[in-house]
Amino acid sequence: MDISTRYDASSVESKWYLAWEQAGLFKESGTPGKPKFTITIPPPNITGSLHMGHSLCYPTQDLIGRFMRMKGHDVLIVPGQDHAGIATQSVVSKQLKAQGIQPSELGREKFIEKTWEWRDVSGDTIIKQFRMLGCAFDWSRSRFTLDDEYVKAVLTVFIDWYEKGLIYRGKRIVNWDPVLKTSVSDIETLREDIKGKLYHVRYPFADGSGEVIIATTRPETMLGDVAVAVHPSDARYSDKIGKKLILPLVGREIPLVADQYPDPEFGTGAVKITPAHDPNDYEVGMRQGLPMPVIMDDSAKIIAEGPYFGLSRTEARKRIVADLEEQGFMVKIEDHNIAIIKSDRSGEIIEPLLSEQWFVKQTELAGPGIAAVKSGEIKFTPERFSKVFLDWMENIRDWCISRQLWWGHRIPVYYTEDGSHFAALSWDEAQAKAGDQKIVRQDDDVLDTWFSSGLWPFATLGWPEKTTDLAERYPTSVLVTDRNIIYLWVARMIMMGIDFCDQIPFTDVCIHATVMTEDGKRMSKSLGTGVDPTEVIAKIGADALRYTLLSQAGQNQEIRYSERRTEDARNFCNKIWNASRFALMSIGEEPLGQPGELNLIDKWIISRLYETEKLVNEAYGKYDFQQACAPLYHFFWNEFCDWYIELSKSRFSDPAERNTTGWVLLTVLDSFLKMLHPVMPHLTEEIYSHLPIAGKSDFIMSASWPELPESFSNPEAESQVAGWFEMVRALRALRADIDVDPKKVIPAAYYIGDLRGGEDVIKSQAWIESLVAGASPSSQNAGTTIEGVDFVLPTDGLIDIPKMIAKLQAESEKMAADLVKLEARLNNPMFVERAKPEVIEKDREIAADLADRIQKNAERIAVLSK
RNA sequence: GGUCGGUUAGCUCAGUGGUAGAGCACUUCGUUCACACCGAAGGGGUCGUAGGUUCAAAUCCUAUACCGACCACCA
Repeated sequence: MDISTRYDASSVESKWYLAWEQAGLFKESGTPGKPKFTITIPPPNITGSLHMGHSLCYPTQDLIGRFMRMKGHDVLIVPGQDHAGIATQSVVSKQLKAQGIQPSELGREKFIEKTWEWRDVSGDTIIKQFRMLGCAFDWSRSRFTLDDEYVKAVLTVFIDWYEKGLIYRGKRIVNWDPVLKTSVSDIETLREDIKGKLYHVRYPFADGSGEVIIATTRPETMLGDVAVAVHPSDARYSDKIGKKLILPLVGREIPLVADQYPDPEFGTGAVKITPAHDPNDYEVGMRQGLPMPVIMDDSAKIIAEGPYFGLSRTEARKRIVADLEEQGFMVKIEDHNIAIIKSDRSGEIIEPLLSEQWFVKQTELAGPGIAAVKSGEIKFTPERFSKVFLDWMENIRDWCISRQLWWGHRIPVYYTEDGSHFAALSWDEAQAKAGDQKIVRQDDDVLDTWFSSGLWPFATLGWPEKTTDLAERYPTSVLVTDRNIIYLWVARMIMMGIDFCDQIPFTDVCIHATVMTEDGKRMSKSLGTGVDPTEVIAKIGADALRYTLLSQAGQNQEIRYSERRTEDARNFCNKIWNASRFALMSIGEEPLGQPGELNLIDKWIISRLYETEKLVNEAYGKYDFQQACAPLYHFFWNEFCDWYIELSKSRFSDPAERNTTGWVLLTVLDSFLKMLHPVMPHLTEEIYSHLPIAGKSDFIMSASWPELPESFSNPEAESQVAGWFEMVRALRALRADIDVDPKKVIPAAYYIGDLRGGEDVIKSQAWIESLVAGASPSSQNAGTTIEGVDFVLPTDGLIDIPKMIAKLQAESEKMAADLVKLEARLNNPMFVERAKPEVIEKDREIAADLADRIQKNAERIAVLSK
């Protein structure tokens, strides 16, 4: 083993990653009889590069996989990538434009060619970066959502739903992104409140009998107005319904109609109706049978004939407002908070636009998914997310799946001359379905990216073929992801999985926390608040980064990343490294023989190991990694290093103790490394490779989880040794009180009481030459009482008496206050009557101890004051 | 407007009914003998606020304030 006192992650990590891969450990073992454990990872976008969120998400899956592998499962983690329609198309478009090439001039086929080229060159950067994190995924099975087999799965799903009537074509108001020039689904949009204006505009009656004042936040849409609506119960307008109004600036006549939609309380109670550019107005338009003129093109420029033709939305608004004011139609303009909808991808304000799109009916697909979560067949962790899921599923709306893009799965619908259409795997198949009618074109749109990623758990296992993988590994075990895509992805996988495989796609959904900056902001490249994980790995290693994030991941919804925390993780790695160096240097390279009789310290650490394993095992099992890391850290640093190793030092020079001490040290280290391995795979593998244990596994990665016998548990040893340590701590504190340097050996300490077999431990750990029973011969002493034992250190006149007295008095005051509280409770008859007997007993013991120590302190003060 | 989180030591966070915990920071001390990315000792909190339940509340209930996330068609 390297003799460096600093753990050097960089040389260790890549070495072991390659060794594991060469040994085939990332692949399923295929061992008959082993239970299968399967994860299909959330496929990152080909445009992605590693960020802190990934550094939590993918190591989480790796951790679970490594844990389950050690627990005897046949683990398979299938990686892959998502073609990410909108994201990729915009990245490639930008690059082409930078080269002076207009995508529109390039044409569809050339553009797709270019995109594939780009994907081949730089599209799998992120997958390579997952390797740096130590992720044990089976790269030979990596899938891409545009692979031939995957495409077939996507088209098969589409055709099936199309033929069942679950997919339909319809003119609806969709969220139109005027920059990307495509529709996006509701969940791909963001809502934002901004300060806007509310414009009050007069619409005169055609017959000159007055006017109606409407309020609008978007005056430019008046070019598409087809009516003004009022509530039927609104007395202000009841006698005027059906009359015609003149649309200002345009001059067109539009009716005043009655509809349930307007709220009489808001504004004037009259609403202008623009069915093609507002979802609510569209509903009114449908109910009232109104025309629905579209007044903007795909880039949100005005296409209505007239003076505003060709203007952008914002330009048109300015001009229309000015014209309305100039011509006296504007009544007033008020400040008003308005909710706008932005495109998640481009950040552009969405234009609600009436257009022809493909939709999937959702209600009947949602039912079985809701049932699966309600019955507990699918379990969310943390549990609270099942409510989030159910709320959305129970109010689900139809899903717009067509996107006006080139990069993606082209919708497999083929049209004949007369406009009838057929869904088919190919043009030829469509022609066959069409019979005598001639197929003339394929639909131009592609499918929403989430339509294809919704098939991920089963399409990656070979569906629609009836593969062995599918039979053995579906449903998969756990899905680990971010809460942001519960609707976009998790819900879709559940619905699609149940519909096409008749079974849920996974039994567990583990929603991990979001990694934020140190001050709680979103990590974002564009804001410059992101931290590049590859740089952190270069500095402190993947294991330390994994520990940094995983040790903070539990039920919380947020993790704040800070460099300071990475130092803790690095220090922990270093501590493990050095403690292991000590163990190996002390034990030597040859495997040890059978241990002799274990002493109480041995039994204590082994019992602590046993308790730690129980906690860690349980915490991993419920995806609470914080709860696993804390006991691992505490056990290793504060129990194993601070006490066991310190106590082992003298034992290694004693031939009678050497073998047993070494055996215990190795047993504990071996189990500890295995328990830590899922979090820190490389460091644990490196140290494990040096452990002189006969017949150990080739790799810690393929070793079994430590199954510790119940005989390791020893509460008596634990409490007895804990008592010794209390005495040591009290003596050390006493030494500090009289200003004796740490570790400088004091010749003698005197005691009255029962040391309970702890003499040797106390002497060596409190750095005292000899412990003498009885009173101190010296006249000047410092004393303390702990665990019922009075300890006295002779001070030979070196003591600062006033300081010592002050110290004792402060201590006594604190104890007296505690005692008062305790006695008040013990004197309360209700407490004595109703509290659990063990609680009362414990309180009595503490009270007696306090009283004793206060008494002893008083005596000491009296002596010192003389 | 609705739902769900959070509010505990200077900072970041554990802690689901029985005398408040960790890491870091801070103070004092310590250089051969695994580790200064270390060791020893110490200071520091009326657990957001107000009520309630209970012998006993950081912990359970109710209300409220602030922070955050998500959902929601008011022109």
